[in-house]
Amino acid sequence: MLLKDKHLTLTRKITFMKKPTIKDVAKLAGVSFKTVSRVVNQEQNVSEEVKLRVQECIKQLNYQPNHTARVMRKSPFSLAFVYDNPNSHYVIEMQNGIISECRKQGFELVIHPTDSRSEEVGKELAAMINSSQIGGIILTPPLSENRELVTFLLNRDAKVVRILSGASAPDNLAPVVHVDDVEAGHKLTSYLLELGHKHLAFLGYHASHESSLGRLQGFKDAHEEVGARVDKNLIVDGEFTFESGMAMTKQVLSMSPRPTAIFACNDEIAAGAVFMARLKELRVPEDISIVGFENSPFSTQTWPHLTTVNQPNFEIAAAAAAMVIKMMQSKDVHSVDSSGFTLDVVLRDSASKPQNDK
Amino acid sequence: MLLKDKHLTLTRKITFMKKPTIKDVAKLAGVSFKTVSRVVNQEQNVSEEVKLRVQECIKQLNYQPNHTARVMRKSPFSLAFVYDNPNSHYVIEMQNGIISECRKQGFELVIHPTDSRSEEVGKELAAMINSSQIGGIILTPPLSENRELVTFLLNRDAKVVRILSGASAPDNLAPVVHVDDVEAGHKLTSYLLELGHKHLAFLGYHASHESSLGRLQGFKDAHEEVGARVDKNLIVDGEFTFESGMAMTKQVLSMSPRPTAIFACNDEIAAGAVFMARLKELRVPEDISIVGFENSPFSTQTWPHLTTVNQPNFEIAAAAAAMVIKMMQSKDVHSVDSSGFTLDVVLRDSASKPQNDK
DNA sequence: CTTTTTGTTGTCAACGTTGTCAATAATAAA
DNA sequence: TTTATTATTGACAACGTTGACAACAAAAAG
Repeated sequence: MLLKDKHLTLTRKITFMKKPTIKDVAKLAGVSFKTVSRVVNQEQNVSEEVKLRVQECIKQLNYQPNHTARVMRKSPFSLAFVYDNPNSHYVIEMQNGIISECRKQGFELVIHPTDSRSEEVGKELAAMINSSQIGGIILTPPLSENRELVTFLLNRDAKVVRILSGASAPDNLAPVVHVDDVEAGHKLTSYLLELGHKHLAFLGYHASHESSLGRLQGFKDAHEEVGARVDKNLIVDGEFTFESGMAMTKQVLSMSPRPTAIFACNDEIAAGAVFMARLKELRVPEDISIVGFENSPFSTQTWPHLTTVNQPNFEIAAAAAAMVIKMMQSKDVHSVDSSGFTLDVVLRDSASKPQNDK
Repeated sequence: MLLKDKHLTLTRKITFMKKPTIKDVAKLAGVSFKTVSRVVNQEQNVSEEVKLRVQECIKQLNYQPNHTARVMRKSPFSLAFVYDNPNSHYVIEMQNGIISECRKQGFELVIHPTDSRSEEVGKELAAMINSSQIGGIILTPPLSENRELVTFLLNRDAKVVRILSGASAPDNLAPVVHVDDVEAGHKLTSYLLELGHKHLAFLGYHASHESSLGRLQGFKDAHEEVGARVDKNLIVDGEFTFESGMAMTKQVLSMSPRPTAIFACNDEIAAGAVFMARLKELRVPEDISIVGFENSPFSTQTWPHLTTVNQPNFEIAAAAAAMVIKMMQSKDVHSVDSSGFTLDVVLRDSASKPQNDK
């Protein structure tokens, strides 16, 4: 019994063993701990021989630099993702994109959901930067559109990357990852026009929502390009929700001439539109074509699957993360350029040629 | 011009001013920095007078303890949320619940999406604990069901809280937040039976999915309670997706007698069921009642809105977070009890009395 | 052969905090 | 009043790491 206990204690000791530090590695390799630090940080001026030996010891001890100590001594190794977005799927994809980049580069992500309408958002973020030693921040709309906030953060010495979409020209406050909603709206509309649709409805216009403005701009541009007329009555104001999609669709279906195609500003609206069309005994796409935007799960959680525009959120976020990290690493802040993403149409089954085509 | 430049530099200096440290506060208050530390940590034995003065200075300088330094010196102040769940909405709600608790208590959250099927998941988590100085971990299904993994983590000296649902009896490995799927499935089924339905279909059984097992158990229990018979053919195996929901519904609708009510194992299946019912020219709920589970956004993104079971993910997550934090703070690990959540039915419009009731 | 340059390695302080323990002041007990 | 006790405060080391700089060895230049 006593023996067994002893054995247990021993095993415990082994499994509970302290995490190895840089000094443990140094002792094992027979060098000063500073040399190990050099190897770990891939600094110059370490002889090949020593480097190999140290790397061997690192592997052997399964040593991992202590993030915390590193951050304290050196520059921050964490970045924050700040968002205020009701769309879970969007947020998760962004998070995953950022995390994938962070893992590659040994950085850490702090997520910070917030309320963009709050007066306190600036203070709140400042506090977060402060206490969590955040070096960089990724902002999504609508926070990224808030110039005042961006300036405030820049003044706190944080690197900021803004993810922006929509029509408004980007300023030079901070690097931007721009999502070209205008062009995407243009492409998608052109597709519908080329199918032969003459009366397109645009659902989900929202004056304060940059993305919707961009998409609408593209919608108009595409019409203009082929000399088609945009019917102002078919541009409907509404929320980005299923319910609103149903309501807006009900409204446009009662108009005459009835539109043969619906450009929904996002997939959720489109899903609502599909549902309402069905309630009105219209077949999709035979009687009415409906397209969405975002390529969110909604687009395949309705029937038929939605033709939509793919928004590569993962990649966008990863790009933003790569930018912040680059900014954090180089002293020269303004060496980082903004980047842009163009979006592609995903053809599925909710749009086709109008049936009673003349 | 020169003067203006000078002024600019000055303003900059002010805005860029270094974050105040505990020593700055100490100097201002005329005490040693250790005393400030005591005030910050609400330790005993600080005279009321000094305490007030220090607090005043803290406010004045807008001092915030440096999380990083704290973690390094003391115990960890971060916890990790580890998940492998395709359901964005679920993950976001959980995250928000945990964050709300973390903010209250000054802790930090590290999110860690992972692949539960990977062989490396243990190693991966160990590395994370190590480098990020994680003190506690919250696991969700299916990771939380993996006893081996839990043991492994416990051996790494991490506090673990598991969120579990389903029918299987919890073990005593680590504290658990248990979600009572069985009882909820029972309640929801009883509701349908009380409405007068005789033929209920159960969609989304999945042998390896604890939640579905629990819900099915409740489904059976409720039948047994009132002496009703469960038709085995109406228990359909399938994924938790819209598409699978459509397919399973198609299958049960072709059976005879046709079920008058469908118990879908989650809202997504239910949404697919509603859609299929509609395709088959059945009205919901007049011709067929359909209920979901989870109260996810899907439940209101279909028409009619789904009667479902509310799963308070935010609260569940917050409870789990509170537990881990408590465990991290007290040395006495096993003072923390497990806790359980019961779920409530949300009555909406997708279920009613069967119409051709005898 | 000496001097300079270059490359490699080590020593030490510092980051901002908390734990330990000693020093002092205030209070209670003798 | 003196002593013992307690409450308050401070000095200092430590956590694991990196930056600055010094020390040394080797190679190049004179």
